[in-house]
Amino acid sequence: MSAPALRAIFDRLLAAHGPQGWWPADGHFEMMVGAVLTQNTAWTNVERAILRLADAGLLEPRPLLDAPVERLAEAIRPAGYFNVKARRLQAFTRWYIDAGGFEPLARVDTGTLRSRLLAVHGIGPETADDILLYAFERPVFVIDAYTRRIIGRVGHDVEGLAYEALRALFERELPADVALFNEYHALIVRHAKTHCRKRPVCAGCPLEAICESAGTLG
DNA sequence: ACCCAGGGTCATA
DNA sequence: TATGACCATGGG
Repeated sequence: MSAPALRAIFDRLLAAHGPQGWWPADGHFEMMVGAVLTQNTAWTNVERAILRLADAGLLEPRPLLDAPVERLAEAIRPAGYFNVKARRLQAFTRWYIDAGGFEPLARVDTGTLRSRLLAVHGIGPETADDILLYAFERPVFVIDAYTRRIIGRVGHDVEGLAYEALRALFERELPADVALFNEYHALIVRHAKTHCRKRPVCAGCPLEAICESAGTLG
């Protein structure tokens, strides 16, 4: 997978879908809360949950942490997995408050910050990288199932590549540019909503010209 | 009715 | 290390 190939994908996605303006959140803490809530969950459901958190006065670190976990779970109910996510949100918020909030963390180097995020219960690789890129504005490329699927469609074998290997590939081939990584991941998610979903669907797909499955699958 | 969504943890082999 | 079970709502 070469740098020009990754550029070509990005250029076509941007031309087709336009800038996505991620991450949709009011402030860093809300962004991080959203990252946990959106785990394996449609964003529309996350939006409802965030509105309910705001209505309940729980969309700030101290209130969220101090609330009974049952009350927090009820507030985020529309996001699904609400019992699991309520615990994860409090685990994360405890870590966040203990660290002194955003400003002290913003001074930690990216590698250390990533390790510290991954040590928090409920924060895995993708959620950690979402937070690093979209809240702390570090040049970390977020990998998800869509990334594998789309890169696979263009004819590159990334089936066996582990998360870290695929992330290393993107970060090696592309310049360490926060704005680029921000837009690229957002475009991949945006693209997946309307393309490359079932199997074929390549009719009218902006990647059609460079999609190897265009002839065989549809 | 079935499938999937802007994943991660935990138990098991 | 590599699977499988589990978590749960809402839209197509």
